[in-house]
Amino acid sequence: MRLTTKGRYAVTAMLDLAIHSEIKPVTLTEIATRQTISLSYLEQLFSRLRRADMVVGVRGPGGGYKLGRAAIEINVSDIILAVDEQVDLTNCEQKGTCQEGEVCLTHDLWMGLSDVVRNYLDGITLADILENEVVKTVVARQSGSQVVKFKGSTIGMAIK
Amino acid sequence: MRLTTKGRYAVTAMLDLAIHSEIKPVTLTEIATRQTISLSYLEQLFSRLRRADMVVGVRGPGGGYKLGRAAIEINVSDIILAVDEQVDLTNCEQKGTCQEGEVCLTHDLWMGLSDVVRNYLDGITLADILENEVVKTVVARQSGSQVVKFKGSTIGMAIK
DNA sequence: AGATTAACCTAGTAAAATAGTCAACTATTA
DNA sequence: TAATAGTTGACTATTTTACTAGGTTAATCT
Repeated sequence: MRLTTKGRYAVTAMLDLAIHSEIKPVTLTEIATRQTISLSYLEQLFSRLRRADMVVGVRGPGGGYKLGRAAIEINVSDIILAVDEQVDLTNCEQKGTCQEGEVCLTHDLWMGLSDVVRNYLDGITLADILENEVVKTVVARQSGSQVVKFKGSTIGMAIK
Repeated sequence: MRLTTKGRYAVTAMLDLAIHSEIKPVTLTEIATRQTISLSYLEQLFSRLRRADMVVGVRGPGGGYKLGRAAIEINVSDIILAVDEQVDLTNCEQKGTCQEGEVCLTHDLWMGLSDVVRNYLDGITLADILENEVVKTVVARQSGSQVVKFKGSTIGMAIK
């Protein structure tokens, strides 16, 4: 399957955006710092996310990115597709030409698996993930460490 | 995820074995021809499958490989694990150390997906696949072309 | 016994994909 | 107009995959 760091980074970045972009746009630099992702790589990913209308770029000072639509309207499957990772486990792009132009022995097996994965990812929105208890803890941690990092050794208050 | 041609080849080869090894052991050369897989690559895969007791090697003339246990007792998940493809979509081998030693925002999401995939593959045995109608057609086709290839232009009778 | 067959094993390699980097450019706004 | 931040394309290092080449070992047949 095509599901690697690229897709994981994309989903993580979109989540970061969902969390922090309510007040003002979020810069890629912030996301890069908070999520430990290379800035240049994020640029590449967001170029695709923008073309897929998943995010909106705001230029100039105070700019950054915002979600293209509400968090509840964005599912994980969309994000992964946008950065060009196909959720397809077959070797023939579902065409049935896996063995010298004909269907191979395991074609249906991989088709079935692709469906299972797609259904799972289709059913989960950014909003769903944010409700998760573990995620809330992580958000708190990242907010805290952000304050420490940028402002020195003050005790950080978690940013909502 | 780690699911590429390697895992697909392994499952395909095991299926070929399930179909043809009832009467006598099947040589890798036969599988290579029928399934269009490189012989040397098959050797590598079978080295792992043998160590995992999925197959039994029989040396000498008339030798080849047989299934290590009944087709109904071998599931797809086992095969893929045997050739060293982990069914794990996280970036931390499920350890929760995805972001600088701590849990990342999307950890639970990928854990969940890994479970979904594993459950699907766990629930399917070689015997299940062989019952599939499409597979029966493919088997008939491959039996036919095998006869043509090895014996000239006779009309091949499908081997059960 | 010797030839043959086929598993078994080790090492290496070419191509592809992944995961980035770098540098130049454009639009916006203070 | 200077600073900010997005936008784009080309380029590179690393890793994995898929495959090749060459051999050794064990069983069988003549």
